[in-house]
Amino acid sequence: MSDSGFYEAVWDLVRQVPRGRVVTYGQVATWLGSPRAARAVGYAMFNVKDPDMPWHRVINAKGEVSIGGHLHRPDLQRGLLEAEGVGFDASGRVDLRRYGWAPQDCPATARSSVAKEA
DNA sequence: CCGTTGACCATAA
DNA sequence: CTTATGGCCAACG
Repeated sequence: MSDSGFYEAVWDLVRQVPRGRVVTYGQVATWLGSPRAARAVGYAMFNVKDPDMPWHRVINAKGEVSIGGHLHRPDLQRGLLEAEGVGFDASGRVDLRRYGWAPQDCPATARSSVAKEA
């Protein structure tokens, strides 16, 4: 493993995302050590080969499905998320405050948020 | 080593 | 709200 490193790291993190939870590309990139490598994260999702890869739990910073016009359909991703209990906004957006998940063993996860959501 | 690409992010107008 | 621009990162030929 760790062939390309980054890819494996992304996939590994995505695999750790619990059901009914979502993460943004930027967050994943941040946990990997590069808060600006969100694009590389998306690239990893595109090159993913694992059938068990919950890529549908990875969305953009706006809490929306990014795909839009690719192999997979945003409709599919949304369906998968809804099936996991993730609620979508009328505009097709997700509440990152509620469904946004973060790894427990990550140093960069230390953000003074949380503990203040209704 | 350089150029291209990509499921991004943030800011400005 | 949409559109445009810049940046930043990583993999591939």
